[in-house]
Amino acid sequence: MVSQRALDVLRVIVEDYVASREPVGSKTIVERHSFGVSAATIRNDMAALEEANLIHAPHTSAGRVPTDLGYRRFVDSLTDVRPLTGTQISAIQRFLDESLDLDDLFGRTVKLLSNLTNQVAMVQYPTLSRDAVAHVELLPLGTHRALSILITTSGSVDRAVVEFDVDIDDSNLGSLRAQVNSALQGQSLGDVNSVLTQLASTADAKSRTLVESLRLSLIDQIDAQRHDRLIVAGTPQLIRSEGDFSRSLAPVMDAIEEQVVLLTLFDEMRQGESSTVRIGRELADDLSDTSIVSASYTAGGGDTARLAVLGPTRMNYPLNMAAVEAVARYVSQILGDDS
Amino acid sequence: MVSQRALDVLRVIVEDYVASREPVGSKTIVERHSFGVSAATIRNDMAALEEANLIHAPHTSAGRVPTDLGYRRFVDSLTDVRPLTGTQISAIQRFLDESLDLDDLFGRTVKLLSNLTNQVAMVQYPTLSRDAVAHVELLPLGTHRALSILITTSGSVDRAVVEFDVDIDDSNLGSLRAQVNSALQGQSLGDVNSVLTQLASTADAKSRTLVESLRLSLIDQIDAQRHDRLIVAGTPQLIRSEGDFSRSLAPVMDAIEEQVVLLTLFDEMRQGESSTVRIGRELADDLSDTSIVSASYTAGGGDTARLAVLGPTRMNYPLNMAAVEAVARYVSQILGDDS
DNA sequence: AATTGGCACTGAAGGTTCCAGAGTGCTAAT
DNA sequence: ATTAGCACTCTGGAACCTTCAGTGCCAATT
Repeated sequence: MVSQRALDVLRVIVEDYVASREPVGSKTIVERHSFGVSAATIRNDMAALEEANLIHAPHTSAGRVPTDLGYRRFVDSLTDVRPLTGTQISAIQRFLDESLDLDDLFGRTVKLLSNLTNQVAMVQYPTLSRDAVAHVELLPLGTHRALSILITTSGSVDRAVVEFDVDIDDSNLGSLRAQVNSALQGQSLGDVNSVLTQLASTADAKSRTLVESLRLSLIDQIDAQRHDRLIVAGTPQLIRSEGDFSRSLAPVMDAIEEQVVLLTLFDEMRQGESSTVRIGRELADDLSDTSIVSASYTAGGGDTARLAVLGPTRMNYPLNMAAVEAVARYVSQILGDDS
Repeated sequence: MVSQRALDVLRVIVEDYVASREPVGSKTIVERHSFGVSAATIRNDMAALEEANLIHAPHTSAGRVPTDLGYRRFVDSLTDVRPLTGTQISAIQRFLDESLDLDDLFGRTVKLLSNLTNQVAMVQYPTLSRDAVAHVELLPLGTHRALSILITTSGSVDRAVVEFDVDIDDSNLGSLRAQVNSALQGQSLGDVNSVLTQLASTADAKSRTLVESLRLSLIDQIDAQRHDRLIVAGTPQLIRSEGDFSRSLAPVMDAIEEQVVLLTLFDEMRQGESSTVRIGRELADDLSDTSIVSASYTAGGGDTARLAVLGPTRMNYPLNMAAVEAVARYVSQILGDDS
């Protein structure tokens, strides 16, 4: 049975361990915190916590260290997120308000978040599902291929190569571009397929195969245009907290460079509540000493994506959660302004 | 005095040390290489090399390790760069040929280079002075701002936010888009400024201020789209060779993340010959254990930029030089094709 | 003059032992 | 339920030793 006091003990273990990187013993606890009970009592509580797999002793005669589960319990028990100080908030605002465009905003956001937390920071590009087609550009690539560039009303841009069955020249391509644009402009991404099918059926034989090829390529592109980019800053911070990783940092850096694991993770989280913490093994087996604190932001028009910080499980969760949430809120606000 | 044989000794010291990470002693040298002289003679040569500051003993009774200067001498004495194998070459070609556009090509290039060398790889974006405008898209953002998207014939895409002094609506924007596109299509990026100035002067008063705002934004955009970006891959490799860095990896990762130091370095090198190696302190004081092997490539139209690998001074220079040069040559070739 | 064998010397790396200290678990008393 | 007391365990560091690779130098050799 884990008493209320035992949970308080867990809390100070997490806090002290995060602050000092030293396993925390019963004696230090009674010295530094006024529990009004003796060390032996604390020891009993610690035995219960260990029983419940919330803490763990590196060796027989050392203090205790929180387990992943212990951190989880700690995080879940944080009801009121201590907000950032006023000066911090206004610094955030001043810094982000100067952004020139989306890329710049996100670039600033990750830098900011990384500085605030001393961790690796990431921003996921938003999906813009309500988006409509603004323009389709076609550029020739040799005799039977073209580069198609799809621009949406939210300003996202995506490219793909289209393979045509037949040879094409500039005038083919020009007329295809004109036809397709007049048909698609203003149509929502979801309707692209039907509109182009329609267009193909009414066009003459020659155009038809071109439109068909383009249609297939575009719907692939729209499908693929998920939250598929991540902007990252602060990787050097990882080195600075290297001591907190029992194994090598390499798998962590691999995950950051590959992005795909992290992106699918974000997708999983998207269903959940706005702010989420993933701890150690909850992430993946080879990210055992790693935690991610993330929050979602809205990019005008109800589309959401996530921003996050990543660091060792031994991180300052309250601070990181507060920072991530404050930044997410403010980014949403900026993006809402001009949507 | 450093005899010819002493230089041969330097060569095998570098090679063996790179291969084994162990300081190299006189005995191992005579065992593994047929110098036809005794260990004592090698020791005399090593004394001369140490005198000339080309090698250095970590402690009194250990083998020798090359100094920065030693690596430099070694690299300078490599006359014939051993080319990559035929299968490697054709793998490079196959892999790069599949690229969709510039970004994709560079993305593939860094990955490839990083895999080939097991080091961090970087590609610097080229200036594309001969690039021409394919399309300018304008999307409304509120009442007095728009997102402009510039697509060039090389397939690069760049966004910026334009601030207008006056309120705009969809029809304003539509006519602006039409005017600007018909004026700019096919014009080289260098000419955008003059063409738009021209356009502004002939347009009616209302359009004029819009065109002017857009012009300022576009030239900023084109300016910014110079060699100011670095695409990086393989940072995890750094961890894997952590043992080769005497101090922390943090300054190295900082340099990679900041980019600016590396970019100015590339600019310095640009004047020099095509292939360049910078070793340890030659780079910067806080990159003492780091070397960079780089080569320049041409991006159609005579514009050049650099690609490089970065790793510990204890790296396989011949391999890295060969890889960097082969990739640079092939990237140039691809970019030449469609210029 | 260059090369070589011989040899004493050096310093690092690794192993052993020992000690101190922190922290625990258990038990019996409150 | 809490506590004091105590025996026990394990780590980390210090001190010490041995081994060994490798050196520098010297006198002998070619």
